[in-house]
Amino acid sequence: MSALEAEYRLDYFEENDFVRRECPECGAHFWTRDHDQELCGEPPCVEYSFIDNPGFEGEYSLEEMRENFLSFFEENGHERVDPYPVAANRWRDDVLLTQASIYDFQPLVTSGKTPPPANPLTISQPCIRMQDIDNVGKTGRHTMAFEMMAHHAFNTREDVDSDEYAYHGEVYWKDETVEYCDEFFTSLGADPEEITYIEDPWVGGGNAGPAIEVIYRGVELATLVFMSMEADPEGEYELKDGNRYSKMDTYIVDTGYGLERWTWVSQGTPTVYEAIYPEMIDFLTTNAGITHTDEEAALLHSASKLAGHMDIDEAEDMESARGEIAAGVGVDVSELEALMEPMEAVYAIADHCRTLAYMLGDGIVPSNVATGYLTRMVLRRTKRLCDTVGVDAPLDELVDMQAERLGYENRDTIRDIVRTEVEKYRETLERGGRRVEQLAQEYAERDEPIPTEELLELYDSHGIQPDMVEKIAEEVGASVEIPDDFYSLVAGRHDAGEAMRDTEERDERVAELPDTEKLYYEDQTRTEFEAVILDVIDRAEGFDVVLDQTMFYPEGGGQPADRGTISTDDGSYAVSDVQEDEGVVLHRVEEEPEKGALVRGRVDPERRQRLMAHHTATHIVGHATREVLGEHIRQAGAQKGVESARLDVRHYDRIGREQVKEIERIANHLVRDNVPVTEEWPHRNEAEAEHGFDLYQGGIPPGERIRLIHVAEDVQACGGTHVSRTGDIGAIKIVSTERVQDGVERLTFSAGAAAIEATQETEDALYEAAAVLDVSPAEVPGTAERFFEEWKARGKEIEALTEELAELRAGEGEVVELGEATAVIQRLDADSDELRATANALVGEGKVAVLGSGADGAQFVVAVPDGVGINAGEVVGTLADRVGGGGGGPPDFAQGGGPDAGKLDEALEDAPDVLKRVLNA
RNA sequence: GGGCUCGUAGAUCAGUGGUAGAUCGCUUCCUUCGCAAGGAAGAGGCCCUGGGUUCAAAUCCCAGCGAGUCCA
Repeated sequence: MSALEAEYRLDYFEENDFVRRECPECGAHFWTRDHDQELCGEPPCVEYSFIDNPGFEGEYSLEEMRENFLSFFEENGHERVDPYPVAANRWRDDVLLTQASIYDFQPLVTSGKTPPPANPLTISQPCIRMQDIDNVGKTGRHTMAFEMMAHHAFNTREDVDSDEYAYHGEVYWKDETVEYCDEFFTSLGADPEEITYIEDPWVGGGNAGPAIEVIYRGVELATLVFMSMEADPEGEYELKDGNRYSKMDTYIVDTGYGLERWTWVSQGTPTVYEAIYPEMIDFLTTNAGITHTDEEAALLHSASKLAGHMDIDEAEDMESARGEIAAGVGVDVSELEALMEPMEAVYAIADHCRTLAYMLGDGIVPSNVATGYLTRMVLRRTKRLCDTVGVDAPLDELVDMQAERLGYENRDTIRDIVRTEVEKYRETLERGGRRVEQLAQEYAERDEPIPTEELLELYDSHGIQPDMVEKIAEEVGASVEIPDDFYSLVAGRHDAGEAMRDTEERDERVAELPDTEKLYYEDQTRTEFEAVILDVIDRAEGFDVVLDQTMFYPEGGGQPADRGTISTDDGSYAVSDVQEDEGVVLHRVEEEPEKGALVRGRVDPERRQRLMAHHTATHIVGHATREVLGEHIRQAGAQKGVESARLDVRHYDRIGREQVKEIERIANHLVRDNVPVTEEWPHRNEAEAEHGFDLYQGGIPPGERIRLIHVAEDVQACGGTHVSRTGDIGAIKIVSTERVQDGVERLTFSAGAAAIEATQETEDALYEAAAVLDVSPAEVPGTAERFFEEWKARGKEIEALTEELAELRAGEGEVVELGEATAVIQRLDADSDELRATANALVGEGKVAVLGSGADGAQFVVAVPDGVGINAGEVVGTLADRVGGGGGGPPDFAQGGGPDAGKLDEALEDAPDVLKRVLNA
């Protein structure tokens, strides 16, 4: 029994003659106008009834249905809001991708800290659900990319203070929401008797509330969620997840109408894909040369229809249901599979291309982390699908077809990224293919199967799917066994070492203090101020001073804290660090000043100036980088300093030297233009409407008003301190670029005086090199190259001379006759190369060589010609032992030595005896 | 953010602490009217960089740089 039963007793249901029923199959409670209805109306209790039997008066395309929905709610008092990016990690750090329209407003709006862009509002939000990736194309109804059409209303209880939350009062609640739903259905010509409202309380992410599933002709077309509770151990409601919840001050209408499903129902096609991607499917089937006879087409149609009637929720269900379907349409399973599989691939390609268009269009750059990695996975999967089904159109063209349809303006960049990625993938496959081939050959020769361990490494370290290994291995004749739990074995390699997250508890004493007034926003060039000490907190190291107002900038937004002094009548205190704790600024000093004292604060002006210059320069470099590399450039992190600053940007390639120069040119041009740097505090909704999401390069601040910094055309939400005109920066010098991750480039640069210092450092290195070579700086590259070439030539010459010398020396040593063999024992103080060469020369003459050198410790080389029964390694071992070392090597050529050069001669004198002893031993 | 793998000739890669290797490509010659092919000879290596261990490091250890890949 639902704990929320009373929540569903709506006046609207009462007034419109609805009845509440319990489904005898699944036990769900539902509301309907049809007094004879018994079942809940949803699979598995009932089957789809809209296939080949469209549910509305007209057929709609995706675009038409979207417009229909948005304008319906617009006419009903809702403001239309532009969709948010699919990369939800741009405004929240708990998820990567946008999976529902409500994601757009979490957590700042739903918690009441920030007002919604409009209230009530309607939106059609593109979403991506990676969880469904295996089902796409197969089940007939799953897509990875979809649009969630929605209307939202944000309410607060009347009895809370009107200024406690960013919105106040009730806009509308349950009755109106259901009424809108009913009306939207009837506006499309649907029969209200066929609509079922199922009670299905919703729980998720610490929030909960009553919710209603809206079913029409067997398919769920909308979910109406009434978010109104939060997790609370003391709460009065216990919900289906076993936790207790209590009512919140805010309550939010969160609806979701699946655009694809509505479009599908309006057309009544066997699968959702045919309804939403008709042109793309035509293009792909033609391109891949897939043709069907009328008979085959009819077969496919009825097979898909049959599948549609079943409750197929997973690709696996599909596979097991195939037999049943084949029997249903009266053909062989294999015949059916041969027909369906290429079409499933085509459906998936269409869907994946749309997913990619969303991801890349919203500025995600493929990489090996986060959303970038997901994008890369989808892209590679799509490419594989294209290859297996025989689509030979370039992938960038396919993605572009979707990007065009979705109205993206950065289509050239999207294509460029796709091309780069496809090329990278091709290289990976080529590299991997060679590797597998080699490995497979090795195991084929030994007649062993390729072990699982190798498969794991191939996948984990080299990105080669096991089935690809199988294919290649087959060609070479090696066997492979892929364990069923392969992917969990992979997971096992990634030891889940949960990192400890230290949660800092807020100091209660600080919490009671009023927010510090921030003077640094009033005049960023002033460095002196007066204030009163409100409190002094004893810390493990020093004291934190809280003032009523301050000029000191606390560390934040990648800008380090100011330093300086605060002075009272009793003395002066050096401020070594400044931090902010929810509005209260803490000044770290070593000695304890008196609470309540009047102080004069003085910020280190030189440091502040340099930090401001670097901060403004960071905006300028970001702007210049975007101009040079493209609109997709987005900040991935930044850190400002006194000597230099760094800016990490997302980009799909390395930044070349020419591009660095161009960025530097544009940045410095902006500096020379000496444009004013201005700030404003607009309402966030106006700011977003005017500048879009790119405002938030360094994260999203809460609150109704946000601070914007303008530098020429560049606008960013930013809390840092800035110079007043770009000319104050003086100059910007990019010192280095590095690839900090795949898809993230780090630009390190210096501004102002630091720029000159950085340039001087580089020049010093050049001048020093020039002085060493005794040439002018301009001649350094040429000279260095010449020296390097000459050095290499000389090395070769030495090698040749060493060999010549060795031949000449070869006769100089003491000759010892050992029966049929002759040995030469010789001391020559030279390096090991020379010893080796001499030994080789002696062996060339058919003699055993025993050579010793005292040039660097004691070294031996012993070489034995073919057919002489002496183990060189053994000889060296014995000799080296005498000089306190060791040695060894193959029987015909051994080396060794030791530190005690004084015993070298002694050892060599014993050599004849050693030789005789080991001869034929 | 974490794990794993790899850096050796122009390219692709072998290499087990003990003399730096193969295949393709390149140069020259032979064969040919010429080309392809074939035959012969040859050139081409700071073995990524810097430390450490060792008598001895391409090889083992550490750090850095560069590249690839899997996971969250």
